[in-house]
Amino acid sequence: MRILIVEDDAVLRDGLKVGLAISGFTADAVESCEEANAVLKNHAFDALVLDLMLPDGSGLDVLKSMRERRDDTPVLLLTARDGVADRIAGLDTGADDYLGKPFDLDEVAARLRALVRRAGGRSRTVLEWRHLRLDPSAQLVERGGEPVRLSRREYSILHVLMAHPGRVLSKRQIEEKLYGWQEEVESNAVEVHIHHLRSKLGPGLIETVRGIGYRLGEEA
Amino acid sequence: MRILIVEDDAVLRDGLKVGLAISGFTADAVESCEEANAVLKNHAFDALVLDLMLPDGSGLDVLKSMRERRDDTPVLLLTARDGVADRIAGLDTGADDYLGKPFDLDEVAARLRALVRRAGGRSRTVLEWRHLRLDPSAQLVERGGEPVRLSRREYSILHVLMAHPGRVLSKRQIEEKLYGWQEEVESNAVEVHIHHLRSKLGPGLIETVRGIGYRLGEEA
DNA sequence: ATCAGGCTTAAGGCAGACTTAAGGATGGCA
DNA sequence: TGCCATCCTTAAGTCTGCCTTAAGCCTGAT
Repeated sequence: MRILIVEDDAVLRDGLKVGLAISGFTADAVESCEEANAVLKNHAFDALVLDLMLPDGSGLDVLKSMRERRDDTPVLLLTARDGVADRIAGLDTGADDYLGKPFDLDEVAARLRALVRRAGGRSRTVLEWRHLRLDPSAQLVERGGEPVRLSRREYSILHVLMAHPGRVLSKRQIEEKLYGWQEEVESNAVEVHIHHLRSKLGPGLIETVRGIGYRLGEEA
Repeated sequence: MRILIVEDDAVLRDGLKVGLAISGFTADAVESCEEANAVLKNHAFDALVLDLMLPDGSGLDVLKSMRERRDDTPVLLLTARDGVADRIAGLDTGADDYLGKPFDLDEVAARLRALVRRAGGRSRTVLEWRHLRLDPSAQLVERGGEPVRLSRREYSILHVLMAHPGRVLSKRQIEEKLYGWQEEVESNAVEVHIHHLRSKLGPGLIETVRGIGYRLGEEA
């Protein structure tokens, strides 16, 4: 899950980035409206954490221009402690949620999970497919009731696949969900993780579509 | 816009009902889990405002049983002022949003608008013809409900044909869809792929128009 | 009957995927 | 701080399935 943080305060920004990473997200960060606009035009994120007060303008303007170009990426606004007016304005501009400062990192993560889930048209957090269960809030995977130990990368890949069961995802798409800008990968890492996933989950689950990518297959 | 309010406190309940009515919603109200469950099974609402603390149980249980029966109606939770744990649990159970008490009526309305807007609209572009189904997002082809394994080229050819059922496409046109500029082909590759397609999909589907090209035939 | 276009089949090459292993990074723990 | 376990990336080698090519056969049209 790829998140963009727009926040000028360095302490908050880094805190968010690390906190979200612990919760299993991949977070990139920028610190101004201008940067945010530039980046958003070229990259897709699963969600946005957007501060309202930025050095070169209001986060609302970023939000507004996103919505004007039909970018429906879910947005979580960060507002002042009691800015009710801001919040209402934000929601009506097209924000999906807000959080007053100071905030709890776990709560940010939970709200992001809810946003992403809702954007995907799902109402349940727990993903299920065949005899697999994946619980994002606990970062837990079960296979037929038995817990399976997955590393972070393995978990992330399975998460992406289970979010779109049946759909083919290219290695490129998977990489984009796993890696931020500073950590682009130049190898067959995804293939290797897929290999490990298969050996842990059993065969017949993750199908290869040659030349295209991977998907969770329809049947045994 | 039809809203169901689940709230045991009479003052709050009536306040919400009136407030939402002013904002243009039509609100119904019940005051217990039991009533809520009964009503929800028989009526569809555009959204739900759900208190967590109810006389006969937790709103979370109402929420959970809704989601279990695949009721995806958007839910706005009402929680205690600082019940962070409740909120996280709520979101992860499948709530779409929450609001801490005390709340601002305008804000409730704004959040409901946002929820309902989010819940609407999503579509897919699946091609269908006779008993064939081709789903571009899944790169998946079904024949009478049974998935068919096609290679990349085969899939591409079928895709082009199904995009224009009944229309005759020349080998030249098909090649143009399959190959980039650098990789022109000097052989009967298309014929070979058509052959494989016919053997996988069964006869009578892809017609040859001698000297012209191929098409999906009109009838059996 | 002839011929051009289409069909069928098989083989070879190759790109993409799999497997395995090693080395480095990271984080926990003493 | 230093050690250990775990995980991640890289890279090299192997494997596999797809695609193209080509050759010969079939079929419909003239």
